[in-house]
Amino acid sequence: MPHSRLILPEISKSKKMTTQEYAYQRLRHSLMVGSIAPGIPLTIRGLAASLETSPTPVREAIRRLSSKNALTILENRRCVVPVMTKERFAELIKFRAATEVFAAERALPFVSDKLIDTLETIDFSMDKAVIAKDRETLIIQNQDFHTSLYMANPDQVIIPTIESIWLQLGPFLKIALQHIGVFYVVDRHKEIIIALRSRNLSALKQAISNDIHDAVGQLDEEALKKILSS
Amino acid sequence: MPHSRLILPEISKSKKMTTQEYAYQRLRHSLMVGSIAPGIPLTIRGLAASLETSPTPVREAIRRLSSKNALTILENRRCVVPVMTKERFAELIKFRAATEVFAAERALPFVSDKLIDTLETIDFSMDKAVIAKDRETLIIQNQDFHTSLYMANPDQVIIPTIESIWLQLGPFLKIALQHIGVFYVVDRHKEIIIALRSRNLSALKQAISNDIHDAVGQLDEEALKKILSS
DNA sequence: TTTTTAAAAATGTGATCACATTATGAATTA
DNA sequence: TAATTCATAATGTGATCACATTTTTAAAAA
Repeated sequence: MPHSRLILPEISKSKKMTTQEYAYQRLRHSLMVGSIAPGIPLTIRGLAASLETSPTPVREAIRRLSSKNALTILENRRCVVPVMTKERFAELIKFRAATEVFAAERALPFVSDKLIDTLETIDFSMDKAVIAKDRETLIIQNQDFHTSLYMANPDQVIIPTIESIWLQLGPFLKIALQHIGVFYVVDRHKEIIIALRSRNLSALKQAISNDIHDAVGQLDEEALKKILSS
Repeated sequence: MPHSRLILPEISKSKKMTTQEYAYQRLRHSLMVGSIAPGIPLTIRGLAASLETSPTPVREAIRRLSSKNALTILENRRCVVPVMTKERFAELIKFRAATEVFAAERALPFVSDKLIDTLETIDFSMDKAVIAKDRETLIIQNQDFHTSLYMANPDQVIIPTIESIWLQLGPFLKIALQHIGVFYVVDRHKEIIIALRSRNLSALKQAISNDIHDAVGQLDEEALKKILSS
């Protein structure tokens, strides 16, 4: 199994950030934007070399990510990004929709006009990323948009679950975006914002569900095949 | 902050189990059955002493459990079982019900008569634990019951989420069970089994939702206070 | 040539240590 | 007496190493 040093997208590192936290965040980001191929064994020392650190922080980061189902520790103790099946993909999308619709419902009573303005700002930024065909930024901003909405509820307990789902879908989002183009994202967010302005729960739920299912509905057989063979 | 060595319930350890896995499973079990008080700082070296191991496996176990929201790493880097608020408790229960109802729905098409027999066997064992007032066994068997049902779906993606919710509620289940007695558990499981035998989805969802909400509905103000102050 | 075996290399795990950070206790100051 | 400062102790973090386990490679056997 020959493999060269893995290239992981860089993230910013603050003064106070421990090495462990940096390793975790950088790996997390890499998974979110699909930079690590599923099924290829990752080694602790290899990742440590990529991150220019000793193995200890990498080990702890791997444990954190495995508990979020973003990485899988195989029976032979090797660490991989989990491979995907068609059925599992379908279950994840269904679960994602149910979870995010639930999160939005729990958040709606706490949504302020100011927050809606913020969401609109994020959405405008996303329009720019679309034009610039900056897929990585778009993925992260999309998450900002949704997270900002759901976290309106101060006792929101669902964010870790949603994050876990995103992490599991991340390796496959890249391919999905390549096939669809990226215009669907903008339309649904604007519908979400309209529903929020009028505090219309049922329209909100519909828009979010459509936002999520649009991504899948437009995938042809070829794209799904590519996702499953990646 | 004086503290003595924490007593953690024992679990069995197989030959192949790594020390890290043992530490993780034992801590996980301790959290599930409410053996660790919320808010009290846990130290790596303290837990390592309790588990009779070096700190490394404990550190990795803590990382895993923090990603499952069972433990919280505070700003000062101390590790605690998260304290509970009334609102957060309510959100967790709502989320738990939504999640488990969804899981049951995703599993129902895969449920066999043989599985229902298995669930019935687990339920009989739970009857025995009720009579023996063995709360710890009851908690674990209750989980077996639900997990067995949901995992009928071979592509079930929800189990880690449900596990995370159980881990978050675990420290407070002990108190809840002390206040309610334990008889409600048996009744709803029998309703679940009846719904399964007739493959009645709406009855199944109702029984599961009731199973979960019964636990809370019967808690008086005194019990909730105790949960929040524990 | 293919299969099996053994050795070497790679990789994960647990232990230990030094250092960085945080908490605690004692002494000093207001 | 309460607040502040400083020293000490406790605790988390990262590095390193030896050992256990798994994989790969080379040699031997069929």
